[in-house]
Amino acid sequence: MRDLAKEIGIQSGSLFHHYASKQEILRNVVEQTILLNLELMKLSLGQNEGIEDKLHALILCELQSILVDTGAEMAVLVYEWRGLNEQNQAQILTLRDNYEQLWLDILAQAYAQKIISIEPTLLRRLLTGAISWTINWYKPSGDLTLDELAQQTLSLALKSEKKLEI
Amino acid sequence: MRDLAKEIGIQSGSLFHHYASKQEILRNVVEQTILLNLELMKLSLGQNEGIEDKLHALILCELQSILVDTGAEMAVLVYEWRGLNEQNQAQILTLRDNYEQLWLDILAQAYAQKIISIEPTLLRRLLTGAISWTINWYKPSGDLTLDELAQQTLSLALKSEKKLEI
Amino acid sequence: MRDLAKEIGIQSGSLFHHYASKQEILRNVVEQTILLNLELMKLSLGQNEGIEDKLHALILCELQSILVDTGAEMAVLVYEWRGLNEQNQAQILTLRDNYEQLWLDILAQAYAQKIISIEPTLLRRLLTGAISWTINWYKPSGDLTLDELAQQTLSLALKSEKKLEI
Amino acid sequence: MRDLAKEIGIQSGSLFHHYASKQEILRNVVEQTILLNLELMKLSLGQNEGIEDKLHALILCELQSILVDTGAEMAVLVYEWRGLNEQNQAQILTLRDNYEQLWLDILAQAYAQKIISIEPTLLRRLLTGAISWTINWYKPSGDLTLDELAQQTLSLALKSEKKLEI
DNA sequence: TATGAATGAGCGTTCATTCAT
DNA sequence: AATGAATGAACGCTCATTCAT
Repeated sequence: MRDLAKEIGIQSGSLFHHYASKQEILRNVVEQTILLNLELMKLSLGQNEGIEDKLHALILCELQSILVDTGAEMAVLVYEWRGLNEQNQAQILTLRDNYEQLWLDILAQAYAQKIISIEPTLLRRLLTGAISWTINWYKPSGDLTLDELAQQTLSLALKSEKKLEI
Repeated sequence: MRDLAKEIGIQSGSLFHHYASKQEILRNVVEQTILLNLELMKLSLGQNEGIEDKLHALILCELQSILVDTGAEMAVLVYEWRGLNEQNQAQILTLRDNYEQLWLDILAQAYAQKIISIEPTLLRRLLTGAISWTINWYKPSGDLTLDELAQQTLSLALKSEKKLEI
Repeated sequence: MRDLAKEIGIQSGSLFHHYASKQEILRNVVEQTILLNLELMKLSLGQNEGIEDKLHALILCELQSILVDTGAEMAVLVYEWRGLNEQNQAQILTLRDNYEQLWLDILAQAYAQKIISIEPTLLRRLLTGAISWTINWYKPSGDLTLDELAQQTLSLALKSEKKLEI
Repeated sequence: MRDLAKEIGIQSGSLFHHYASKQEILRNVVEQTILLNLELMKLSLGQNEGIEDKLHALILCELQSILVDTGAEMAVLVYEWRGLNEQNQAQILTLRDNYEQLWLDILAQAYAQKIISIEPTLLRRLLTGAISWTINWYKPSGDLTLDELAQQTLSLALKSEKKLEI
């Protein structure tokens, strides 16, 4: 809290005029981050047509939010989640469900079209892990571009008919 | 430290008779856990012949260590890693490298045989994320058995020739 | 720290709102004490003319600061000196040098005038010991007044021509 | 206690078979040190004839015990004195008195012979401070030999008839 | 709105001491 | 005589939080 206050340029005690507790700040960060990424994803989905492209868009979006745009906030979301008490977690649940539903809808369509072969809920969980873990190793300065990373992550999920044809 | 001591049934000060610091305890947990899992994996690799089976064995082993055997310790390994200072991290690095090399060797062979199509280092990273994330959602009491989970995770990694043949 | 806080009437944690560490408190005590005594000495030197009188003034001043005015603080200065780390000791060094220079200047003049016969640096060291040790035995309630003590201590330092004349 | 035990080569707990407490060790160190120095002083006094020479011997002896022979123990004696409780201090008192009496006897004779002009008890106290303080500044590797230091310290105490004659 | 002094529980750690073996 | 595990009070310090101003 003191570090946060210093960064803003106020005293730590003053933070409590705006937020009742550290938990509330945390909850707000998580809320705002989910809301922002929800909008970004909807936008990106609207700009892509095919299911495969939409899936690629989701993956790229989530990678960008973790590795570029809102990395720090996403780290909070991914790792400080436990720090929230039940009540605060509940308050976020609806938002989180909306966000996850976006994924599950696309994955369900892909599953129906046999583009993917793993049950959507499970696949989403596996992808969540693969994507969120990138925060621990991905270096933007390295050889792998974000788009290539998204492409490779997508290829994990997909059946590989197309590739075999090549 | 006080909670840990209480769980053991001694006073917090007594812990320091056995370990010089919290860091040393942490380092020992990590070390022992890696060593144990290294042995379990070698054993399991020895009991499987084909590369695909070996890969399945690795995945199952890591899932078991996270979700069953040494879950708490693995959580320390995955999430408390940052808590170790440079010196202690260095002491563990060799062990960790040995462990990862086991994965990379198998993945390299699979890549050479075109069983997988993602470059081994990258694939390992994606799998690390997918597997370690299970700690956040997998419930042993649910429908999905550990072996099924391993099978599905394996299918992520594999090209899908076989499935196409069916 | 807890005792100190209790004496002030606050909680021990509150001390750290005013000072970053125990060392900083220690350093401040030492600094303020030296500064105060420096001023007191300059004042006293200004009120005395002859070298012998000035020397007497210095001795009396130092005795007063140890035995009356700032006894506790001087005890810190004399005995807790080792508790300060290098950096903090360095911060005080200049002040301390100023203080000692006052002594050495007077002693150098006395030496030049052959009022004293021991080399000033050494004599100062011997006097420092003799004076600071008084904290271990002097009782204000006893027969010896502070002024008499100063007089006797002065007589240690002086050649004794005058006394011989008597 | 742990450091002390380590130096001896036993466990810290084992120290308590030989001494009931840290205080007792401290008391023994002080006792033995006083006894040793008492003997050394008696010996040295026996080897010198005139009062002035005897006084010089006492000063040299005490300087040697502080700066050379039993420096560490003397540091304990000088500075850890406060660490002893009343009971332990009382147990040492007789020894300490014997030691001090040696000084006071010589000083009394010197006072009677008008070799010194400060009352013995007070002079002893001033000398105690001057001598014990040397532990904070004297470097054996420097220009000043121990004998010269003793000579200069002696000259503090003495009236300076002789010097005037020169 | 903001300050800044204060709280009080908690942290990792130290240390003289005890005691069963 | 010695071990080594354990104690328990104390240490300097941190930190989310409160509150009078």
